[in-house]
Amino acid sequence: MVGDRWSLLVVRELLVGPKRYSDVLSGLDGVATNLLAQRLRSLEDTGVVERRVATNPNGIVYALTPWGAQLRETVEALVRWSTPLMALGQGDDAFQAEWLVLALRALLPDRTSKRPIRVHFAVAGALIGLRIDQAGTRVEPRPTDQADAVLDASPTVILGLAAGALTVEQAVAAGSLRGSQRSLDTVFTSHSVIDD
Amino acid sequence: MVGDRWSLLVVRELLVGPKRYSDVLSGLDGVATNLLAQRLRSLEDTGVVERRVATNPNGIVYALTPWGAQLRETVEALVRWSTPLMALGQGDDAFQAEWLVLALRALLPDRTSKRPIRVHFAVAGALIGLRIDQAGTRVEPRPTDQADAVLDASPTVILGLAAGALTVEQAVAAGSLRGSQRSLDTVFTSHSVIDD
DNA sequence: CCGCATCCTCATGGATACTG
DNA sequence: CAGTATCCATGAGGATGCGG
Repeated sequence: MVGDRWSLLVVRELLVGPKRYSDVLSGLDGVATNLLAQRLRSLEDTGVVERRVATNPNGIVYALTPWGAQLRETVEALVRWSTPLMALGQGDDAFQAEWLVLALRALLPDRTSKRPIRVHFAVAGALIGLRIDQAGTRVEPRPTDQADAVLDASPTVILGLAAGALTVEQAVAAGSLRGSQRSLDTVFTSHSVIDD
Repeated sequence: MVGDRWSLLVVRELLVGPKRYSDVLSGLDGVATNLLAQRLRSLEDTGVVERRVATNPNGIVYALTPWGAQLRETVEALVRWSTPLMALGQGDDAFQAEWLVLALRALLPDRTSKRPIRVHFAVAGALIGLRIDQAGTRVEPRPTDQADAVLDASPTVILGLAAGALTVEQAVAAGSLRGSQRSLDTVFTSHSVIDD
């Protein structure tokens, strides 16, 4: 059901949130439109994906069913497994800021904090939001309000940090990471620091 | 690296333990021999699989590298995700007793017990062993010594039990599960029962 | 036997153009 | 925007061969 080519990548796209056809397409570099249509119908037939026709605008969005959403564990496991490859960074790697929504959630430990903290990642010309509160760690496609800290870095560096393959000190020394030490600590160090 | 057809299934086979070419082949119903050879070489090139030439007999075994073995989390996530399908049991489902080594480990909670207990599953004409001790829950292709309990059931029933989709009472009432109530409790109920 | 390599056929995927 | 239709290239499946 999810072993066909592109299928699990479609799921990955929808794990960020419901999307329209063209948005799924743009997240999947190289997929043929006919194949995407075929995969979406297949995933719909097997109950992984749900096709919704929006009422007000003429829009069709695809979303994961509750069962399909349970593939998050699988995809996150793959994200964690592949971090050594991401850290390597082959020359032809593609990148979209939105992908961090999934990756960071998979890589960062699920911290909680009584006082909610908000961090914005400025990367590849886009902003994504990270929120840590009582409910745990949540990553969102768009930041909703003021940030307590802002991190500005290349994707590779951020992933390297999250994976623990790179230390904050190394990244700062290399000039590849901007943002105050306080900001960095807020995200990447121990819970006591976050909650202080 | 593991998205090609059959690749992750090869990994699944090797997660049980190192295997020879022909054994991997027989675990993968429908794969062409040339494809298997190609995939194994590909997995070897990318550092997921290791090819070992045994010294004493003329044998070649394939094994997962440490990094490749970390795909266990991914495969186990898929096992858990797909239990509703396994419980459904399509008519053309194939089954090999050895597959339970992976499935049970993914499905059963990782219990520990001071006094080691050994359970044998008699299924599809073969025996597999389950051991619970201080180190946790371990499943092995072959039982090594005397069992404290023996479960004799159809694969579907065992999976249903492990997944929690079926209760012990239902299975016994349906006559599809043999073995003493004590034996069943030993495996499927709370830790306190196991350790009593 | 085991561990593949070769050959052939056909299903599947990829690229592009096109349409309601 | 949300796909469909078409055509071509690639990869999968199946049978077979062959050396160790």
